[in-house]
Amino acid sequence: MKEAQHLKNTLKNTISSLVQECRNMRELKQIHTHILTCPNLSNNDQHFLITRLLYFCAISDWGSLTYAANVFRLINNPNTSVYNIMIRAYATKINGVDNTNSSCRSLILYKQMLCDGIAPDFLTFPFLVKECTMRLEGDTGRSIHAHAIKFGFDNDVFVGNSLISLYSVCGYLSCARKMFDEMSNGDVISWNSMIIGYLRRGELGKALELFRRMKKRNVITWNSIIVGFIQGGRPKEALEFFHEMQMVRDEMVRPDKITIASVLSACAYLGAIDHGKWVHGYLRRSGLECDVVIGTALVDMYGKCGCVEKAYEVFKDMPKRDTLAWTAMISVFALHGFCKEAFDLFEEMETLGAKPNHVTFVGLLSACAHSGLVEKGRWCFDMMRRAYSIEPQVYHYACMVDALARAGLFGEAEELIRGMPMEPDVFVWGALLGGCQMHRNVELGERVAQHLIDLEPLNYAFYVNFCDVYAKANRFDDVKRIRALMKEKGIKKEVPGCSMIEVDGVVHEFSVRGSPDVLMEEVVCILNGFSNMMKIEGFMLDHDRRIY
DNA sequence: CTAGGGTTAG
Repeated sequence: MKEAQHLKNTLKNTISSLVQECRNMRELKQIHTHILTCPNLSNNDQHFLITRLLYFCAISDWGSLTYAANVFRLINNPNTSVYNIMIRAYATKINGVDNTNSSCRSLILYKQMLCDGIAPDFLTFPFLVKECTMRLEGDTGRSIHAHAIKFGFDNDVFVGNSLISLYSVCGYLSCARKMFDEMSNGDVISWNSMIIGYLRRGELGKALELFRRMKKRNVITWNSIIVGFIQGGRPKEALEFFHEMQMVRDEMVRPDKITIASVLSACAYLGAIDHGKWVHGYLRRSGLECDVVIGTALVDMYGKCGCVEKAYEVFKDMPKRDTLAWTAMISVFALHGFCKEAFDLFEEMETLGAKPNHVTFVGLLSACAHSGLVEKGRWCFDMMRRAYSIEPQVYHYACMVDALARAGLFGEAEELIRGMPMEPDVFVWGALLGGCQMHRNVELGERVAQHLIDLEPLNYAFYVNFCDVYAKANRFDDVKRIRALMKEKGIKKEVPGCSMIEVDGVVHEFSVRGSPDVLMEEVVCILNGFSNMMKIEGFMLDHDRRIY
């Protein structure tokens, strides 16, 4: 008798391991059949094995949510765990049975669960909350929160953390903060989620305040702060945090691939080539794998820092290149006016079978615009649709208008804008206005500038452009009129424009108002020297001595 | 079971 029980247990355990080691659906279906037809399994064992099979089928990458749904349907009395598996599967797999937005399957299942009289447990709520988070359903999330309170799981740290994340993703920051403050058992994840919530909304100060108050930070805390500052337009501080991060002696805060990729993008924004090179060296020393993401970030960093050759060197050494990598290199060529190189690379990309995307064509079109190759631009604009079925987006039109307007082809540019299937944005009009200024087309420039101001009445730059149009036509009464209008509307520059450059590893900021650590007289002197050299070389200079 | 990443036009 005991012997038989032992054998049955062995059978159950063997099948269980088979399910666990299964790596494809064909095998899993065979095992499923076996479980259903095996005469030596008790009902309990069968139920256990089906649950296990359901788990792998629903959760793992090789599984099938469709099949899992069928398995689930045939389970007689699903218990909490069975429901949890399905709710989790629906909440984590966006492209499940139905990738239409027809319904929130996991929420429907939850309702069904309650109707069946099955109580949810501490695992049910994080899944449900995640579903709401992904769908940006803040209000549904609130009802789930209410249910969590009703069933007594609102004090669970996992439930609390998912709720903080839900509220901060959906923009309910005060709800997130309330949850955060009320949690007695908050952990590093609670703090990170709250910080990320503030960063997402651009409240860097509040994020920083929490960051400073944290006792224990991990690599995600640091990465979030670094990325938050980059995206908040403060890449210099991002680099400072990276520096501070390296002072921390803790296994939990060793920079990882995400840190490296983010810091490289900060260097790219700043033109901080020395920092960038140092990070490149750090990457090699660290033993971190230089994957396609980091490779792309390196290409972009070197490119934006002006080292086209170095960017190309990194690019050529990449063992694998995806669309993004090709696009980054093409854009680097475009940025520096290497139109031929950009198109040669595009050809190579095609031959090697990588698929260009809409951004690739932004690169190619801007290469044409920057090089004054209108005809090539027209051809490219046409090709992207015909040969690649990529419908031109508003930013493709902006590139094309840029190319046409620089060439002074205003009629064609306006015609293109009129024919746009979408509403032209400020970049499209801005490109047209740029051309008007270049070619002193006051009549059109006036109209376009007025239109831009109508679109964004508070944008300081458009008023300045408007003044420029008149100034170049010596219509100073009109300049005065616009200036008065600005004063009347209270249009002021929010933050003085500034640019940054790294010299010998130090990032200097400077603006027209000057800079504490840059000698402006020297800068102006050198710039004038360049202007003169370019004049001699035959570059065009306009009346304001601006070079274009 | 809960938290984080790279490319583009102006």
